[in-house]
Amino acid sequence: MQNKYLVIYRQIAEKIQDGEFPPGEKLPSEHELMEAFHASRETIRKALNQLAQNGFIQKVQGKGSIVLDAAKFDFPVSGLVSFKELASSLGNRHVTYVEKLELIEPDKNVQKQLQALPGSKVWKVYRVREIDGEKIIFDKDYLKQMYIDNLTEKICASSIYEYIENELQMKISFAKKEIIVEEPTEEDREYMDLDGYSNVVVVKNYVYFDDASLFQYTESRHRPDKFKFVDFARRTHT
Amino acid sequence: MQNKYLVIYRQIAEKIQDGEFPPGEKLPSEHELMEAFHASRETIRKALNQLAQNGFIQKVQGKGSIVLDAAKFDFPVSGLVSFKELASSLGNRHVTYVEKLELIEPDKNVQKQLQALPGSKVWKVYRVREIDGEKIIFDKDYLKQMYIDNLTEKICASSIYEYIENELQMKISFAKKEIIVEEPTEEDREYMDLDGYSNVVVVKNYVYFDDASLFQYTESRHRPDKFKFVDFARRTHT
DNA sequence: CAGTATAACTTGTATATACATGTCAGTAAA
DNA sequence: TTTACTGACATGTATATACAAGTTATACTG
Repeated sequence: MQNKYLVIYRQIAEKIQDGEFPPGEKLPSEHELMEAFHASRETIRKALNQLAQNGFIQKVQGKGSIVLDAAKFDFPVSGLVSFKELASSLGNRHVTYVEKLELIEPDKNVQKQLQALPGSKVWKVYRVREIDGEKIIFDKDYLKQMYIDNLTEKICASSIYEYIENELQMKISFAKKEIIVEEPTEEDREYMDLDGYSNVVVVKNYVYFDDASLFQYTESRHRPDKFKFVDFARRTHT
Repeated sequence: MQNKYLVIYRQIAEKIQDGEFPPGEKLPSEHELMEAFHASRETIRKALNQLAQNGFIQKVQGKGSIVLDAAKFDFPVSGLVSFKELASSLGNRHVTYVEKLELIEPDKNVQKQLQALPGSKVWKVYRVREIDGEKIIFDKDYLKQMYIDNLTEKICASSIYEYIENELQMKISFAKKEIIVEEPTEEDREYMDLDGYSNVVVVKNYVYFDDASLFQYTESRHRPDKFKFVDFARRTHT
């Protein structure tokens, strides 16, 4: 038993998702939660702040914590999730094809994106995601070999993140994302079922470890009709 | 002088943006910041946690707080900002045209999106944003009259958010966003300079007040070549 | 010299206390 | 009846203390 406030966070989050605390209703007061979880008020407040941050509740001074409609979890590209984690909530009709797996010396563009040292090598992985029989997503990953020694097709077909976190025991921490719309490249047309579509949605991802070191640059290229990005944003009053 | 930890947050954030604390470097330790700001450690930590949440720094246990490259602020659609706030960082060649401003009884779709009571009225606002002489963004806003009594063309041309927060003294707090790609409608082609483009990027926004009441539904429709969405996401280890 | 142990310093977690501020219902006064 | 006040209760902020855990440099030991 460790990280008391995270345990409390998860338990309340679970109850919200199970409908035990329905949207629109109020959570028990901090005082009541203190007794229920045998914790101090600050610890309860840490858990509640996490819930607020992730869009589960809205805190109102003097009133209480209102449960929000967590429809957010439709399609959580918003957070930092791997395709495998995501796909598990999408049903079972999805396949991943590893089209390319090479250890390369990066060209200037990739070198710049990854802030890679000259001479250092980079894993280049192409993966295509097929859902309901259609090739809809084309992921181009570049990972620094410096952090990931060995990479097999099996790992790529399953989940690179899982391998990094479970096998290598490294903690993926945060990412900068950028979403733009482009015209399809030759590669896009080769690997995806693009038919007549004249655009692809490109999600560029710069992924960092715990210690703020950049280890991955990814372009996730989506067919526009199947793309959806959901976000929860709080206004920062400056 | 109030909200000590927010004051500290803003001061450090400013120093990071000014380059006084350059990316890659470490922030002073919590102990040093305590002395510098005459605050307790918990207060400093609240400020630092805000900075971490917003992508300014990465905290590493045992080491310190590393300043991140805040290129995030290129185009902060990620947060919850109005076009006016956003545009001020884009230079001066932008114009807003208020194409429509009506008080309507919402149709079923809008009624559902806003969870509006039957019989209640809703402001319908169409605005077109022109940048560098091109009509690039088409905003369709629906606001509950229940919260916003009076709305003029002047307010719409300037900033509805500014009016709500400064004049009406209500606090806009959070939003749920959804980004998808659609084929242009007749309206899109009428109001925007779409030329040959066969897609528009649609950002759907559900905007809430402080007390978790929904007051606005917006569709912000962008020409794909000018659209860019930047986000900072932390991985939540469940 | 190499390796290890330790001490100093860093951030992380948990608790307790005090007071400020916002909400709301019930009571007393006009 | 209406208004104003007050007290109970909710969350917000600021502080202090204690210990846990990760990092790093130093000093010690073989």
